[in-house]
Amino acid sequence: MLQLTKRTEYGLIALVHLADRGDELVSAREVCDRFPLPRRLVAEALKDLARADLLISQRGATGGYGLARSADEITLGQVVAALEGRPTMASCEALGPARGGECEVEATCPIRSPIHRIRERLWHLMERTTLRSITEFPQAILPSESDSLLTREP
Amino acid sequence: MLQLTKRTEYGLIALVHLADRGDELVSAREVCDRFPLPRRLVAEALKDLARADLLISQRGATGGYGLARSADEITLGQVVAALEGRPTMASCEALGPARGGECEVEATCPIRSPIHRIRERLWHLMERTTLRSITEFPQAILPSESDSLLTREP
DNA sequence: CCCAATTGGCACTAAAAAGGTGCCCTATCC
DNA sequence: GGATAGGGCACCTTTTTAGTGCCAATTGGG
Repeated sequence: MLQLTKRTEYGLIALVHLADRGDELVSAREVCDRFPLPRRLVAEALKDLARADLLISQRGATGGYGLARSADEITLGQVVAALEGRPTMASCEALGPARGGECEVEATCPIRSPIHRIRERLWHLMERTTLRSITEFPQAILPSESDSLLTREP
Repeated sequence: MLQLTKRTEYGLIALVHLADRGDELVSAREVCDRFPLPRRLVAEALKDLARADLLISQRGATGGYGLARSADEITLGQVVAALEGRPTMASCEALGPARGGECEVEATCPIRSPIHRIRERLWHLMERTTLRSITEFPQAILPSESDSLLTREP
């Protein structure tokens, strides 16, 4: 199914909140006070983001999380990759280079390249979308023409 | 997870094969003779495609399936919509307009619009990709510049 | 007319992924 | 030392996906 996992959604919401709070350390608890999300899973997502070096974490009584770099330098693609892996689209892509990336249909698979291509473009779309662009237009319903408002052109 | 279902993959492979066979009626059996796929699921996918009016079906001894219109007029988006529904990306999008499309995070959800936007562009990408473009370049590894080779610009 | 091959529909099982929770440990500030 | 934070592990539940079986309806050919 072409849908992000809850884990990714929770991570994104938390990231937006962290970005709003600037340099303060924000705990998982605070995120869940602000949004009605299951605390345990938010913590899980934040932990993964920290492990992927998108966040810094501080343990202890006044600990929490903070952005590891500016919101301009954190992309949707990085977040998705950290929380659920890069999109695969076709099942043969998920096999990885271990088996040489061959699908069951082998060398005769007629849809592989075109699907790869769509995936590639989706991926670029995510890599161009920064956390800042998400925080700046959180609720706006934008006309579909103004692409540049939400994405950074290469 | 951002991945197409097997059902969609099987349907696409079958469609490509049908397109190659021109106006002949092709049975699910023939598709599975050509590609090592589970016959039952291929039949399931073909049935759904017929129900969505992408294919015409003929019962009986010499029956089978054929494209309901030219390969130029069948898009990846139509196929995906028929076999697994349109992409939703965020979970609140899957709720549909029944609940007013509101997510659990309600009106304060900070990621809804940006995610909607990515979904919209992925969808347009799929709608612009025709079955013909898939059959014409089944295996080619194309440079990322030549978008127009695989997609039909609006 | 009967048989073989086909689509169509329903129900069911099995496997995989996602969602969610509990427990305990370690670290840190007060 | 106590309270509060993240880190790691195991576990359970639910949902989705994948796959199979069975039988009815249809149609062409011997």
